[in-house]
Amino acid sequence: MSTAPHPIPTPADDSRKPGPGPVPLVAIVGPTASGKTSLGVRLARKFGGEVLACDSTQVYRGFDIGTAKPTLEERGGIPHHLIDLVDPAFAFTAGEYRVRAVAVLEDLRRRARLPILTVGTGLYLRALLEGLADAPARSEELRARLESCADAHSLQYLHRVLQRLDREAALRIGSRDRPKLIRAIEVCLLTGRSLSEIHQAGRTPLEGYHPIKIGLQPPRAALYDRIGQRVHTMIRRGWLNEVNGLIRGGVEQNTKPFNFIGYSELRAHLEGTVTLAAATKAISQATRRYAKRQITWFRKEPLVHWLPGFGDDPAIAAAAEQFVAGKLQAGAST
RNA sequence: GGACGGGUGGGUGAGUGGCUAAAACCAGCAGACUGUAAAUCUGCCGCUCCUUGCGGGCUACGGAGGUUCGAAUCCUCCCCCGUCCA
Repeated sequence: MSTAPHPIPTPADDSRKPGPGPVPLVAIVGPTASGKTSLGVRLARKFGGEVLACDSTQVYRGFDIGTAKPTLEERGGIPHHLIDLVDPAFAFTAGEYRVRAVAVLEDLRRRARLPILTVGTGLYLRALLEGLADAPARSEELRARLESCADAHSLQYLHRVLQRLDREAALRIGSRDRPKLIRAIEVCLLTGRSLSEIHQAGRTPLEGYHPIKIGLQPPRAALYDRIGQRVHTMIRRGWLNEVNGLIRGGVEQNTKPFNFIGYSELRAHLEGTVTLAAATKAISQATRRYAKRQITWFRKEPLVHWLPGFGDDPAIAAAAEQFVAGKLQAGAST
Protein backbone atom coordinates (compact mmCIF):
# COMPACT_ATOMS: atom_id res chain seq x y z
CA MET A 1 0.00 0.00 0.00
CA SER A 2 1.72 3.11 -1.17
CA THR A 3 -0.97 5.57 -0.31
CA ALA A 4 -2.07 7.05 2.96
CA PRO A 5 -5.76 7.00 3.72
CA HIS A 6 -7.66 10.10 2.82
CA PRO A 7 -8.87 12.11 5.73
CA ILE A 8 -12.27 10.93 6.82
CA PRO A 9 -14.58 13.83 7.55
CA THR A 10 -15.41 14.08 11.22
CA PRO A 11 -18.87 15.06 12.43
CA ALA A 12 -17.46 18.44 13.34
CA ASP A 13 -16.43 18.94 9.71
CA ASP A 14 -19.86 17.98 8.54
CA SER A 15 -21.55 20.43 10.82
CA ARG A 16 -19.34 23.22 9.55
CA LYS A 17 -19.91 22.24 5.95
CA PRO A 18 -23.46 21.15 5.48
CA GLY A 19 -24.43 19.41 2.30
CA PRO A 20 -23.19 16.31 0.55
CA GLY A 21 -19.88 14.91 1.79
CA PRO A 22 -16.84 14.26 -0.32
CA VAL A 23 -17.35 12.03 -3.26
CA PRO A 24 -14.69 9.74 -4.71
CA LEU A 25 -12.83 10.50 -7.89
CA VAL A 26 -10.48 8.07 -9.57
CA ALA A 27 -7.40 9.32 -11.39
CA ILE A 28 -5.25 7.02 -13.48
CA VAL A 29 -1.83 8.52 -14.07
CA GLY A 30 0.92 7.13 -16.23
CA PRO A 31 3.02 7.79 -19.29
CA THR A 32 1.67 7.68 -22.79
CA ALA A 33 1.00 4.14 -24.05
CA SER A 34 0.80 2.70 -20.55
CA GLY A 35 -2.78 1.55 -21.02
CA LYS A 36 -4.72 4.24 -19.18
CA THR A 37 -7.61 4.23 -21.65
CA SER A 38 -8.25 0.54 -21.38
CA LEU A 39 -8.06 0.57 -17.59
CA GLY A 40 -10.30 3.62 -17.40
CA VAL A 41 -13.04 1.92 -19.38
CA ARG A 42 -12.75 -1.22 -17.33
CA LEU A 43 -13.04 0.64 -14.04
CA ALA A 44 -15.94 2.68 -15.37
CA ARG A 45 -17.81 -0.51 -16.24
CA LYS A 46 -17.11 -2.09 -12.92
CA PHE A 47 -17.97 0.85 -10.70
CA GLY A 48 -20.58 2.74 -12.66
CA GLY A 49 -18.29 5.49 -13.82
CA GLU A 50 -17.62 7.79 -16.72
CA VAL A 51 -14.26 8.74 -18.12
CA LEU A 52 -12.83 12.24 -18.15
CA ALA A 53 -9.75 12.73 -20.27
CA CYS A 54 -7.08 14.79 -18.57
CA ASP A 55 -4.98 15.40 -21.61
CA SER A 56 -3.95 18.63 -23.23
CA THR A 57 -4.06 17.22 -26.74
CA GLN A 58 -7.28 15.27 -26.83
CA VAL A 59 -9.29 18.44 -26.34
CA TYR A 60 -8.59 19.37 -29.97
CA ARG A 61 -11.14 18.41 -32.59
CA GLY A 62 -9.75 16.72 -35.64
CA PHE A 63 -6.53 15.56 -34.00
CA ASP A 64 -7.55 12.02 -33.23
CA ILE A 65 -5.14 9.29 -34.18
CA GLY A 66 -1.96 11.07 -33.21
CA THR A 67 -3.29 12.08 -29.81
CA ALA A 68 -4.37 8.51 -29.12
CA LYS A 69 -7.90 9.67 -28.59
CA PRO A 70 -9.96 6.60 -27.71
CA THR A 71 -12.05 5.39 -30.63
CA LEU A 72 -15.74 4.71 -30.19
CA GLU A 73 -14.92 1.05 -30.06
CA GLU A 74 -12.31 1.57 -27.38
CA ARG A 75 -14.75 3.62 -25.35
CA GLY A 76 -16.97 0.56 -25.17
CA GLY A 77 -20.14 2.51 -24.59
CA ILE A 78 -18.73 4.43 -21.64
CA PRO A 79 -19.25 8.20 -21.92
CA HIS A 80 -15.99 10.10 -22.36
CA HIS A 81 -15.76 13.75 -21.42
CA LEU A 82 -13.31 16.58 -22.03
CA ILE A 83 -12.46 15.39 -25.49
CA ASP A 84 -13.02 17.40 -28.70
CA LEU A 85 -13.67 20.65 -26.91
CA VAL A 86 -12.05 23.20 -29.18
CA ASP A 87 -10.87 23.99 -32.69
CA PRO A 88 -7.18 23.95 -33.60
CA ALA A 89 -6.79 27.72 -33.61
CA PHE A 90 -7.81 27.96 -29.98
CA ALA A 91 -5.04 28.08 -27.37
CA PHE A 92 -6.42 25.77 -24.74
CA THR A 93 -4.85 26.06 -21.28
CA ALA A 94 -4.74 24.45 -17.87
CA GLY A 95 -7.04 27.12 -16.50
CA GLU A 96 -9.60 26.45 -19.16
CA TYR A 97 -9.33 22.75 -18.44
CA ARG A 98 -10.07 23.25 -14.80
CA VAL A 99 -13.26 25.18 -15.47
CA ARG A 100 -14.53 22.58 -17.89
CA ALA A 101 -13.54 19.65 -15.73
CA VAL A 102 -15.24 21.05 -12.65
CA ALA A 103 -18.46 21.40 -14.64
CA VAL A 104 -18.29 17.78 -15.74
CA LEU A 105 -17.54 16.62 -12.20
CA GLU A 106 -20.55 18.43 -10.85
CA ASP A 107 -22.70 16.83 -13.49
CA LEU A 108 -21.47 13.37 -12.57
CA ARG A 109 -22.03 14.09 -8.91
CA ARG A 110 -25.64 14.94 -9.58
CA ARG A 111 -26.05 11.73 -11.52
CA ALA A 112 -24.12 9.73 -8.91
CA ARG A 113 -21.55 8.44 -11.35
CA LEU A 114 -17.93 7.79 -10.47
CA PRO A 115 -15.54 10.13 -12.31
CA ILE A 116 -12.50 8.38 -13.73
CA LEU A 117 -9.74 10.59 -15.02
CA THR A 118 -7.21 9.24 -17.47
CA VAL A 119 -4.30 11.55 -16.88
CA GLY A 120 -1.59 12.16 -19.41
CA THR A 121 -1.06 15.81 -18.62
CA GLY A 122 0.18 16.15 -15.06
CA LEU A 123 -0.20 19.91 -15.02
CA TYR A 124 -3.90 19.64 -15.82
CA LEU A 125 -4.50 17.20 -12.99
CA ARG A 126 -2.71 19.49 -10.60
CA ALA A 127 -4.64 22.47 -11.87
CA LEU A 128 -7.85 20.58 -11.26
CA LEU A 129 -7.10 19.05 -7.87
CA GLU A 130 -4.89 21.68 -6.28
CA GLY A 131 -6.00 24.65 -8.28
CA LEU A 132 -4.03 27.40 -9.90
CA ALA A 133 -2.83 30.60 -8.31
CA ASP A 134 -5.05 33.61 -8.72
CA ALA A 135 -3.25 34.82 -11.83
CA PRO A 136 -4.87 36.24 -14.93
CA ALA A 137 -5.37 34.25 -18.10
CA ARG A 138 -2.98 34.81 -20.97
CA SER A 139 -3.30 38.03 -22.91
CA GLU A 140 -2.62 37.53 -26.57
CA GLU A 141 -1.82 41.16 -27.30
CA LEU A 142 0.63 41.50 -24.46
CA ARG A 143 2.28 38.24 -25.37
CA ALA A 144 2.63 39.31 -28.97
CA ARG A 145 4.50 42.37 -27.77
CA LEU A 146 6.71 40.34 -25.46
CA GLU A 147 7.44 37.85 -28.20
CA SER A 148 8.55 40.53 -30.59
CA CYS A 149 10.57 42.08 -27.83
CA ALA A 150 12.34 38.78 -27.34
CA ASP A 151 12.99 38.57 -31.07
CA ALA A 152 14.24 42.12 -31.29
CA HIS A 153 16.54 41.86 -28.29
CA SER A 154 17.23 38.48 -26.77
CA LEU A 155 15.95 36.13 -24.14
CA GLN A 156 18.63 37.48 -21.83
CA TYR A 157 17.02 40.88 -22.21
CA LEU A 158 13.66 39.46 -21.16
CA HIS A 159 15.34 37.78 -18.24
CA ARG A 160 16.75 41.11 -17.12
CA VAL A 161 13.33 42.65 -17.41
CA LEU A 162 11.98 39.94 -15.18
CA GLN A 163 14.78 40.49 -12.69
CA ARG A 164 13.54 44.01 -12.28
CA LEU A 165 9.90 42.99 -11.99
CA ASP A 166 10.22 39.86 -9.93
CA ARG A 167 13.66 38.99 -8.62
CA GLU A 168 12.51 35.71 -7.13
CA ALA A 169 10.91 34.41 -10.30
CA ALA A 170 14.00 35.44 -12.25
CA LEU A 171 16.11 33.25 -10.01
CA ARG A 172 13.79 30.33 -10.52
CA ILE A 173 13.31 30.62 -14.27
CA GLY A 174 16.21 29.92 -16.59
CA SER A 175 17.31 32.78 -18.80
CA ARG A 176 16.62 30.67 -21.88
CA ASP A 177 13.20 29.46 -20.91
CA ARG A 178 11.13 31.55 -23.24
CA PRO A 179 7.59 30.48 -22.34
CA LYS A 180 8.09 30.74 -18.62
CA LEU A 181 9.85 34.09 -18.87
CA ILE A 182 7.02 35.46 -20.94
CA ARG A 183 4.33 34.17 -18.63
CA ALA A 184 6.02 35.64 -15.55
CA ILE A 185 6.42 39.04 -17.17
CA GLU A 186 2.92 38.88 -18.56
CA VAL A 187 1.45 38.31 -15.11
CA CYS A 188 3.47 41.13 -13.57
CA LEU A 189 2.43 43.59 -16.23
CA LEU A 190 -1.19 42.52 -16.17
CA THR A 191 -1.62 42.66 -12.41
CA GLY A 192 1.04 45.01 -11.14
CA ARG A 193 2.02 42.28 -8.73
CA SER A 194 4.83 39.78 -9.04
CA LEU A 195 4.18 36.20 -9.99
CA SER A 196 6.00 35.04 -6.89
CA GLU A 197 3.72 37.12 -4.73
CA ILE A 198 0.66 35.65 -6.43
CA HIS A 199 1.99 32.16 -5.99
CA GLN A 200 2.62 32.73 -2.32
CA ALA A 201 -0.98 33.71 -1.87
CA GLY A 202 -1.81 30.06 -2.53
CA ARG A 203 -4.24 28.10 -4.64
CA THR A 204 -7.81 27.09 -4.19
CA PRO A 205 -7.99 23.31 -4.27
CA LEU A 206 -10.93 21.32 -5.49
CA GLU A 207 -13.42 20.78 -2.67
CA GLY A 208 -15.79 17.93 -2.15
CA TYR A 209 -13.88 15.10 -3.77
CA HIS A 210 -11.46 12.62 -2.45
CA PRO A 211 -9.13 11.36 -5.10
CA ILE A 212 -8.15 7.73 -5.51
CA LYS A 213 -4.99 7.78 -7.59
CA ILE A 214 -3.64 4.82 -9.47
CA GLY A 215 -0.32 4.97 -11.28
CA LEU A 216 0.72 2.74 -14.16
CA GLN A 217 4.41 2.04 -14.17
CA PRO A 218 5.36 -0.55 -16.77
CA PRO A 219 9.05 -1.42 -17.13
CA ARG A 220 10.83 1.23 -19.14
CA ALA A 221 12.04 -1.08 -21.89
CA ALA A 222 8.57 -2.56 -22.40
CA LEU A 223 7.03 0.90 -22.51
CA TYR A 224 9.52 2.12 -25.10
CA ASP A 225 8.83 -0.97 -27.12
CA ARG A 226 5.13 -0.39 -27.04
CA ILE A 227 5.57 3.23 -28.03
CA GLY A 228 7.39 2.14 -31.16
CA GLN A 229 4.66 -0.32 -32.02
CA ARG A 230 1.94 2.17 -31.38
CA VAL A 231 3.41 4.71 -33.78
CA HIS A 232 3.26 2.10 -36.52
CA THR A 233 -0.28 1.19 -35.57
CA MET A 234 -1.32 4.82 -35.74
CA ILE A 235 0.10 5.16 -39.21
CA ARG A 236 -1.60 1.97 -40.29
CA ARG A 237 -4.88 3.36 -39.01
CA GLY A 238 -4.64 6.34 -41.30
CA TRP A 239 -2.75 9.00 -39.42
CA LEU A 240 -1.34 10.33 -42.68
CA ASN A 241 -4.84 10.77 -44.05
CA GLU A 242 -5.81 12.62 -40.94
CA VAL A 243 -2.90 15.01 -41.30
CA ASN A 244 -3.60 15.43 -44.98
CA GLY A 245 -7.22 16.24 -44.25
CA LEU A 246 -6.25 18.81 -41.66
CA ILE A 247 -3.88 20.52 -44.07
CA ARG A 248 -6.46 20.56 -46.84
CA GLY A 249 -9.06 21.72 -44.36
CA GLY A 250 -6.96 24.82 -43.93
CA VAL A 251 -5.59 24.18 -40.45
CA GLU A 252 -2.61 26.47 -40.07
CA GLN A 253 0.78 24.94 -39.53
CA ASN A 254 1.51 27.21 -36.58
CA THR A 255 -1.56 26.24 -34.56
CA LYS A 256 -0.92 24.63 -31.23
CA PRO A 257 -2.04 21.10 -32.03
CA PHE A 258 0.06 20.97 -35.16
CA ASN A 259 3.04 21.10 -32.88
CA PHE A 260 2.02 18.00 -30.99
CA ILE A 261 4.29 15.04 -31.44
CA GLY A 262 3.95 13.53 -34.87
CA TYR A 263 1.90 16.14 -36.65
CA SER A 264 4.78 18.31 -37.78
CA GLU A 265 6.85 15.24 -38.67
CA LEU A 266 4.09 13.79 -40.82
CA ARG A 267 3.44 17.13 -42.38
CA ALA A 268 7.09 17.28 -43.37
CA HIS A 269 6.78 13.84 -44.87
CA LEU A 270 3.69 14.81 -46.85
CA GLU A 271 5.58 17.79 -48.18
CA GLY A 272 8.29 15.43 -49.31
CA THR A 273 11.00 16.69 -46.99
CA VAL A 274 11.54 13.42 -45.11
CA THR A 275 10.87 9.77 -45.72
CA LEU A 276 8.11 8.03 -43.83
CA ALA A 277 10.70 5.83 -42.14
CA ALA A 278 12.61 8.87 -40.89
CA ALA A 279 9.43 10.55 -39.71
CA THR A 280 8.34 7.42 -37.89
CA LYS A 281 11.66 7.14 -36.16
CA ALA A 282 11.56 10.77 -35.09
CA ILE A 283 8.03 10.36 -33.76
CA SER A 284 8.91 7.32 -31.67
CA GLN A 285 11.91 9.11 -30.27
CA ALA A 286 9.97 12.23 -29.37
CA THR A 287 7.29 10.10 -27.78
CA ARG A 288 9.85 8.29 -25.67
CA ARG A 289 11.24 11.56 -24.40
CA TYR A 290 7.74 12.72 -23.66
CA ALA A 291 6.96 9.56 -21.72
CA LYS A 292 10.10 10.11 -19.70
CA ARG A 293 9.02 13.63 -18.77
CA GLN A 294 5.63 12.34 -17.75
CA ILE A 295 7.25 9.72 -15.55
CA THR A 296 9.38 12.39 -13.90
CA TRP A 297 6.33 14.51 -13.22
CA PHE A 298 4.15 11.69 -11.91
CA ARG A 299 6.83 10.41 -9.59
CA LYS A 300 6.23 13.49 -7.50
CA GLU A 301 2.47 13.19 -7.55
CA PRO A 302 1.36 12.56 -3.96
CA LEU A 303 -0.62 9.55 -2.76
CA VAL A 304 -0.45 7.45 -5.89
CA HIS A 305 -0.97 3.70 -5.67
CA TRP A 306 1.55 2.42 -8.20
CA LEU A 307 1.05 -0.74 -10.23
CA PRO A 308 4.04 -2.22 -12.05
CA GLY A 309 2.61 -2.82 -15.50
CA PHE A 310 0.31 -1.84 -18.35
CA GLY A 311 -3.32 -0.98 -17.72
CA ASP A 312 -4.53 -3.53 -20.24
CA ASP A 313 -2.69 -6.34 -18.50
CA PRO A 314 -5.47 -8.38 -16.84
CA ALA A 315 -3.49 -8.87 -13.66
CA ILE A 316 -2.78 -5.17 -13.35
CA ALA A 317 -6.38 -4.26 -14.14
CA ALA A 318 -7.61 -6.71 -11.55
CA ALA A 319 -5.26 -5.22 -8.96
CA ALA A 320 -6.54 -1.77 -9.84
CA GLU A 321 -10.14 -2.88 -9.44
CA GLN A 322 -9.39 -4.39 -6.10
CA PHE A 323 -7.66 -1.28 -4.89
CA VAL A 324 -10.49 0.99 -6.00
CA ALA A 325 -13.11 -1.32 -4.49
CA GLY A 326 -11.29 -1.18 -1.16
CA LYS A 327 -11.12 2.60 -1.25
CA LEU A 328 -14.75 3.00 -2.20
CA GLN A 329 -15.83 0.75 0.62
CA ALA A 330 -13.69 2.62 3.12
CA GLY A 331 -15.25 5.88 1.94
CA ALA A 332 -18.81 4.53 2.01
CA SER A 333 -18.54 3.25 5.57
CA THR A 334 -18.11 6.70 7.06
C1' G B 1 46.46 -7.54 -58.25
C1' G B 2 47.00 -1.81 -58.41
C1' A B 3 45.56 3.51 -56.73
C1' C B 4 43.53 6.34 -53.29
C1' G B 5 40.23 7.36 -48.92
C1' G B 6 39.03 5.72 -44.16
C1' G B 7 38.80 2.86 -39.16
C1' U B 8 37.86 7.82 -32.62
C1' G B 9 33.79 6.87 -26.55
C1' G B 10 26.22 3.64 -27.40
C1' G B 11 25.57 6.37 -32.66
C1' U B 12 27.06 10.39 -36.13
C1' G B 13 31.54 12.93 -36.10
C1' A B 14 35.72 16.93 -34.86
C1' G B 15 40.46 16.51 -33.56
C1' U B 16 47.45 15.98 -36.83
C1' G B 17 52.77 15.73 -31.07
C1' G B 18 51.56 18.30 -24.83
C1' C B 19 46.12 23.04 -23.04
C1' U B 20 42.60 15.69 -24.76
C1' A B 21 38.77 11.35 -20.91
C1' A B 22 39.08 13.51 -26.12
C1' A B 23 34.67 19.33 -29.51
C1' A B 24 29.79 19.19 -31.29
C1' C B 25 25.31 16.82 -32.13
C1' C B 26 22.09 12.58 -31.22
C1' A B 27 20.59 8.72 -28.15
C1' G B 28 20.41 7.54 -22.84
C1' C B 29 19.80 8.89 -17.55
C1' A B 30 18.30 12.37 -13.82
C1' G B 31 15.80 16.84 -12.54
C1' A B 32 12.65 21.38 -12.87
C1' C B 33 7.97 23.09 -14.08
C1' U B 34 1.07 27.17 -10.97
C1' G B 35 -2.91 29.34 -17.48
C1' U B 36 1.19 26.89 -24.93
C1' A B 37 2.86 21.65 -20.58
C1' A B 38 2.88 16.05 -26.42
C1' A B 39 5.44 22.74 -24.53
C1' U B 40 9.91 24.68 -22.33
C1' C B 41 14.30 24.58 -19.48
C1' U B 42 18.56 22.43 -16.40
C1' G B 43 22.32 18.79 -14.91
C1' C B 44 24.96 14.14 -15.81
C1' C B 45 26.88 11.09 -19.42
C1' G B 46 34.58 5.58 -19.78
C1' C B 47 35.53 2.82 -15.03
C1' U B 48 36.94 3.42 -10.15
C1' C B 49 38.78 5.38 -5.16
C1' C B 50 38.47 8.75 -1.33
C1' U B 51 39.43 13.50 2.83
C1' U B 52 33.87 15.07 -3.12
C1' G B 53 38.46 18.34 -5.10
C1' C B 54 39.33 23.18 -11.01
C1' G B 55 41.32 15.57 -6.35
C1' G B 56 43.84 10.45 -7.12
C1' G B 57 44.25 5.86 -9.90
C1' C B 58 43.06 2.85 -14.12
C1' U B 59 41.39 1.99 -19.11
C1' A B 60 40.48 4.32 -24.07
C1' C B 61 40.97 6.72 -30.43
C1' G B 62 41.17 -1.11 -35.49
C1' G B 63 45.76 -4.59 -33.79
C1' A B 64 51.01 -5.25 -32.69
C1' G B 65 55.52 -2.95 -32.36
C1' G B 66 58.56 1.61 -32.63
C1' U B 67 60.18 7.05 -32.36
C1' U B 68 59.66 10.77 -28.34
C1' C B 69 60.38 13.57 -21.85
C1' G B 70 55.29 13.11 -23.96
C1' A B 71 51.26 10.01 -29.41
C1' A B 72 44.35 9.49 -31.11
C1' U B 73 47.96 12.57 -33.64
C1' C B 74 54.74 10.63 -36.41
C1' C B 75 57.13 5.65 -38.38
C1' U B 76 56.77 0.12 -39.56
C1' C B 77 54.04 -4.20 -40.27
C1' C B 78 49.22 -6.54 -39.96
C1' C B 79 43.65 -6.68 -40.02
C1' C B 80 39.06 -4.51 -41.65
C1' C B 81 35.78 -1.05 -44.60
C1' G B 82 34.64 2.25 -48.92
C1' U B 83 35.57 4.18 -53.84
C1' C B 84 38.10 3.78 -58.34
C1' C B 85 41.53 1.14 -61.93
C1' A B 86 42.64 -3.80 -63.75
